[in-house]
Amino acid sequence: MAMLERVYQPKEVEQRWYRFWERKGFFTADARSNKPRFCIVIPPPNVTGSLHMGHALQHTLHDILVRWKRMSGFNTLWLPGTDHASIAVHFVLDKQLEAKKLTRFDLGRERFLEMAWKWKESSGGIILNQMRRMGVSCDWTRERFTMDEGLSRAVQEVFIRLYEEGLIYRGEYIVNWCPRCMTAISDLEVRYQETRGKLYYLKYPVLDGSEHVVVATTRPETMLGDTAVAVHPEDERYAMLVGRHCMLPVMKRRIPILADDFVDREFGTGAVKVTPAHDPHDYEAARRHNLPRIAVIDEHGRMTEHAGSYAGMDRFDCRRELLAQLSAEGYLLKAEDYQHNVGHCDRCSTIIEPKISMQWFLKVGSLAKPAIEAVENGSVQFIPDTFKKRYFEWMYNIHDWCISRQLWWGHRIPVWYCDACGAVIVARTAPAACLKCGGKLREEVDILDTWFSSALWPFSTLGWPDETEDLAAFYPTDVLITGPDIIFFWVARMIMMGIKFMGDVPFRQVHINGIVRDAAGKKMSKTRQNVIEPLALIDEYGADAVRFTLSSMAVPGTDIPFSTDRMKGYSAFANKVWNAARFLLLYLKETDCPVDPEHIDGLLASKRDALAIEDRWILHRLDQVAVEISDQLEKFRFHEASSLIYQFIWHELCDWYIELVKPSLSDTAGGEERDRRVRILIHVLDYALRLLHPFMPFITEEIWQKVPHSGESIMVQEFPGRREVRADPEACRAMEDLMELITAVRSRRAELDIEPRKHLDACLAVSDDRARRLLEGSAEKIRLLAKLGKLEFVAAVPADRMILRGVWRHGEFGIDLRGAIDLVSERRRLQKDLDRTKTEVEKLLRKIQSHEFAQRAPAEVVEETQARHAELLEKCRRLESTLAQIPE
RNA sequence: GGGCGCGUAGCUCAGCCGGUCAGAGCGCACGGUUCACAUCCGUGAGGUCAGGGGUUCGAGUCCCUUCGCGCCCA
Repeated sequence: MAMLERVYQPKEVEQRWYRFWERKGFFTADARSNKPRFCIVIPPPNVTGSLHMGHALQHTLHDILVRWKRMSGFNTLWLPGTDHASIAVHFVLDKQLEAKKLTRFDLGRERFLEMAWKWKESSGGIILNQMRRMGVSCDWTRERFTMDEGLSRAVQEVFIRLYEEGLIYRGEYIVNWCPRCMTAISDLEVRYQETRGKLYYLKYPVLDGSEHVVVATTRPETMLGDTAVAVHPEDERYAMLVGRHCMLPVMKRRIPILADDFVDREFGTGAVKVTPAHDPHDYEAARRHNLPRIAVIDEHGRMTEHAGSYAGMDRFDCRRELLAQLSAEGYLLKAEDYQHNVGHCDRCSTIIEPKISMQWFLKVGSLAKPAIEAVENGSVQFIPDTFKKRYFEWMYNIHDWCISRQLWWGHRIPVWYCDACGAVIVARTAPAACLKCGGKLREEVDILDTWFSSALWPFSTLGWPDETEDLAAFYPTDVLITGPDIIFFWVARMIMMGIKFMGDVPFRQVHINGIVRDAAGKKMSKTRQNVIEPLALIDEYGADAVRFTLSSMAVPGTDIPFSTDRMKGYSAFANKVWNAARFLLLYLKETDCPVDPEHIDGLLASKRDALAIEDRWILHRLDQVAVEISDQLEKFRFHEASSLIYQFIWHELCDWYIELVKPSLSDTAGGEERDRRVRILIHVLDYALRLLHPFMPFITEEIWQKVPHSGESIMVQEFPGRREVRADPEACRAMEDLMELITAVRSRRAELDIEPRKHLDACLAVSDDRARRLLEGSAEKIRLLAKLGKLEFVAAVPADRMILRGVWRHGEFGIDLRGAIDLVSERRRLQKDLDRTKTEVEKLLRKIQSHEFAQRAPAEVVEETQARHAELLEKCRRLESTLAQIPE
């Protein structure tokens, strides 16, 4: 038979199997299959991205589900792809251009786009290949990119339909402007950062009088564009001033003092300056009061010609110099330290400048309504459930979505303007001339927000707007797995668009995964230098270990403190599995062949009694664990599922089953017995590997291919499920007795420091008949694992000071010491056990004697409690008698 | 300011519908190399489940409150 190396080497194995799977087409879904289907679309990573721990986690969870479902008989599609990430790509290319002292405007739109496509072709696929290293089983034949021809058509179609319904409009509004990216961004793309700044108190003289009004601001440079001062209508301090005017310092402009309840009386002095062109609240106030709007900062963040002598100056330089002037002229009263939140561009961290401009908006109110209902009525379910609150909160307060961007890389808005007659034409193909007056047309230069196309992802990737087979077969998808940070950006918008254009939600369940942090629980960041690179981990420990670690810590709704130590433990686990297989292979003969599960079930049905307890037990446990794993995965409880297979393989299969069957596999063991056991072992290993496969795909394939098997790959074998014939509670109890007994003997030996090699004789008194018979059948194994010499079954353990007595569930055992033992510590140990047991007995007794308990607790619980009480009482009795026999 | 979550062994965390739930991994201590594995085997120590109050026959588990940490929104 094939031999394995002593230590598992993931590196050699992983890439080989991945190529094999892909070549064989195992990842490819079949739209015409009549199997039940299971479909997930990937949250498309940015085309600029490289694999980080967040991806590693998400892709692991995706792949576990997908492999599990595929093995469970589903026609499974995991659809991969990337999104075009307008701002991120611009950022990358801007950096390249900057090195040549150029901007995109020097290059022009066309040449810039050529450069972008070239960059995408050469570097855009990096993350997809990195994903392959993780072992992801996604269907690469269906890979999509948001700027593919088909997806672009979907975007255009959606835009046009929404426009025709009047849900998209163009309008002037104050938007978040990034002066570096030179584009508007949506509210969601602004990151607020706590910043230490100053609150400046400026004195504006009131005209026609000697008083003045003091306003407080964090952005003094905007005062150049002030067109009013506002106070709260019920603020008595300022009631006298309302309706009068003051003089704007520096600009020497006459501006009104007005009352509006948007003013917060507690803030600063209670009087605020109003700069409609540079503050969203002021903008709204200006509309209400018909105030003029004066833009003093331009799209580059520089002061405009309306800023008087500061025209052309950078906004922050202006602040400094203006403050000097205000101070010199006596208008700056004071400057206080002030903590406040300053909006930064999510992508490039430049401070956002609110700016009035013409933008395209989507009215989301009518789209949000059914999307809210879908979550309320459970058509879409969040896991964990708590995230739906966040969803609702945002959806109930939803604002129109600014969908235009002043960038080039992306989907161009399909609109043309006729300057001659003012017509606005929205069309699928470029019109030659104005439909109304035949005039020359000017194409809209703006593109759409990247999230606009991402929102269509669950159906645009399946072929929409065409009515494709894939669309019919796979929409709606089953599950979306994603991070908490993009619930609004993406999840909510997909639900809205899915309902709008497909008439059904895009997915039934949304699993929100946690964030991967460092071992100390800190967020990973470049500045903190605590970033862990998944690829480096894979190189060192193998993808299986990385996957298993992430899965084992993936508690729904909880962040993951990634610990390299813990991962080392799981790479040891991989090695453990490897060695279990290695053990089997050492004993296999050429004639040993694959075993089908029906054969094993047949054995159980026809000659259960001929099987050893451990055989019956391991088959029972295998069945149980298989069902439990599926249950847990159904509930997205990846950590429980991982723990189940880990505990089963290591602490049941390896620690007990393999140890117990060792003797019967050796050369001297009989033929039929040996063959039967080998068959069971082959089967158990086969099934255990299948259970482990979704978590550790590579090592399980490698091993599975080397032990007797039928089929091309483990990844297309059936995932084990319930097999009633294997349920065997009796064997289970007997095995528990056996394990408890052996552990008890080992424990006594260790405590008394008995030489490990010394095989002492022992005797065993078992009170329960059935248990005794079963244990008698396993006497040899007990001797072996407990390292005993002779083992006698007796009615009672003889009272002899040289016999160390031990108590266990079904009786007593005695170890013939005939050597030095430490009676003092033995007494102490027994006494401690007795004390503990007594406490527990008393606790239970109080419970049982309580009338309320007897009356109100369910009968089952009462019975259980009584049984336990009896058992512990018996244990007490035995402990006391044992103690009595140990000399003082 | 509004909302949500967390506090369990030395560390990082599980503990689902209140009743065998006081657990895992790592770490620590002691003992082990005749061949599946030292990435191993065996044994063991360790916790007022953050503090206080309540509901209940019964509370890490449900409610209230205090303290200490996070996150989201404005």
